[in-house]
Amino acid sequence: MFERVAPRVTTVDACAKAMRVAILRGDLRVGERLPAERVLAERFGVNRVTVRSALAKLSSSRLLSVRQGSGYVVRDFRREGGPDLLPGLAELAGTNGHLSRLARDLLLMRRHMARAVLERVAEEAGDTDEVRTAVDRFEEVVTRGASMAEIAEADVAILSAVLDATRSPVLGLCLNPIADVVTQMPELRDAMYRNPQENIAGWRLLVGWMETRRRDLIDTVIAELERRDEETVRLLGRGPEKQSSNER
Amino acid sequence: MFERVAPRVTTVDACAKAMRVAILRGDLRVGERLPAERVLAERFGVNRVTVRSALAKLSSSRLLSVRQGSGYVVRDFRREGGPDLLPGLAELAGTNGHLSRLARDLLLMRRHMARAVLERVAEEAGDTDEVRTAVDRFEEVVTRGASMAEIAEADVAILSAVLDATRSPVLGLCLNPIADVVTQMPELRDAMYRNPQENIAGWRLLVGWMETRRRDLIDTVIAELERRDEETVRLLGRGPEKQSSNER
DNA sequence: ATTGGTCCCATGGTCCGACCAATTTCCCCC
DNA sequence: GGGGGAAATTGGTCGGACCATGGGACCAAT
Repeated sequence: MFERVAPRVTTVDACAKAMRVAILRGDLRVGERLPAERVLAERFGVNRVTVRSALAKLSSSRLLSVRQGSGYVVRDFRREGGPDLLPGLAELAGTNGHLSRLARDLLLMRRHMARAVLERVAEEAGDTDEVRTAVDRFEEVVTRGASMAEIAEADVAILSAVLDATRSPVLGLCLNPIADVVTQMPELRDAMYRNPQENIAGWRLLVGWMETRRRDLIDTVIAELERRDEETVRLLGRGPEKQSSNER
Repeated sequence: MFERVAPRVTTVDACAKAMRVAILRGDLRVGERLPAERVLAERFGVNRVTVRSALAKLSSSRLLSVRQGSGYVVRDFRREGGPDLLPGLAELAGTNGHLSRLARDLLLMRRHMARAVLERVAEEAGDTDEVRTAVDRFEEVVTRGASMAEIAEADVAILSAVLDATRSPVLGLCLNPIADVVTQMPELRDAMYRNPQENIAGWRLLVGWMETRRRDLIDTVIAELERRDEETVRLLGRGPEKQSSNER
């Protein structure tokens, strides 16, 4: 209990969200030009500097392109956007089957990226100890009945330790955003940690593999991950459970 | 010839780059606090609004975290950053072996993500025609001896067509940034399209596979991709070629 | 010695108004 | 009808001001 309170939404974020959902929902077509900054500022009832910051956010998310003298135009986020758009997209998708389809593809991608990491670990592995202690900490967090947010945080920490073992920043930079997305989608997160004992077992399996680092055993670890992923997707497809989740 | 000229760097971008390289080079340690906006503005000799926009850019790249009243602190980009940092990192790495290591991991990740896409295509494929025409266009661009930038653009267009065939936006959102990174690293890009005929052959192989969509033949397509990737990395390891590249 | 309250200052967030620079629009003139 | 250039539009930068939050110093009560 008494976990971190959500930070107050700032004016910029409010404006940014309004425009973001308009784009993600398709209310604004690709190539369409947005109203001028001055117009947007007046319509939102905020200062031009404020709406400018919001527009900068969307531009950095590749939702908009901008040219001086020309204006802001809507880009094709399906072809140019990044994984950071997924939480917003999931929010719009609702809790029906759309979300489970989305989660299925996301976990598919995550699984294959994990395989890439394991291949690299198999070649040049560093400290297994770091990973092991991270797993221990994860188990400790689970057993003391911490919140879902804390469990997810400890889970990501293990992943970071594994990535450190690759001694290459590249894999981490590719995987970080996708790993982060999971923690920002409450329904998916709850489904993934529905039974944390399974997660612990999966991590223990990985640690065991890291002792040998046999390439021909990578499939075993990934297969176990796939089994859990499929169960997660199945849970999401049934819609949210009502009885549990006394604490998140 | 006569390709797109680089857009003039704006004041904001100049400030952003200065601070970005300071972080990526490690001149600023993780957790360290940046000088206040007002101080930075004075030091850069720009307005506070300008330096604020630059800071916002770095924040959206997860290089900084910010809290009102507290200030900006440097985050651990290796654990929280995204693939958009790779071009800047490659620029700092120089042309020695570091770059080839970086490319090796990047291509490894890209290959595994491609495998995920093929698995999804194998399940529910859409138009093969779109992909075929995109490949034709790629061949046309190559045969007319276009610039490297145009070739890369046509290459990414094929990828987009394949992603459309999955009928799922998720895979695209995960893969787009990584595909984009390649086009932003000149040395890597030149090495990848050193012999465009190979690229064409690879795409033709993929198109052929999409006719059957047999899961057991995915490995064939990926293996061919891996062969080319390894050659690319080998080229980068030898350092830049001097004689060719009459046009980029 | 510890706890809680109060104040002050540094810092980011927002606002206003103005001017600069790139782009587009459109009208005038040939 | 076409070309050219002025004018309007739009994003980029600037200066200064005020508000809201964070953090530390200081003090008072327990």
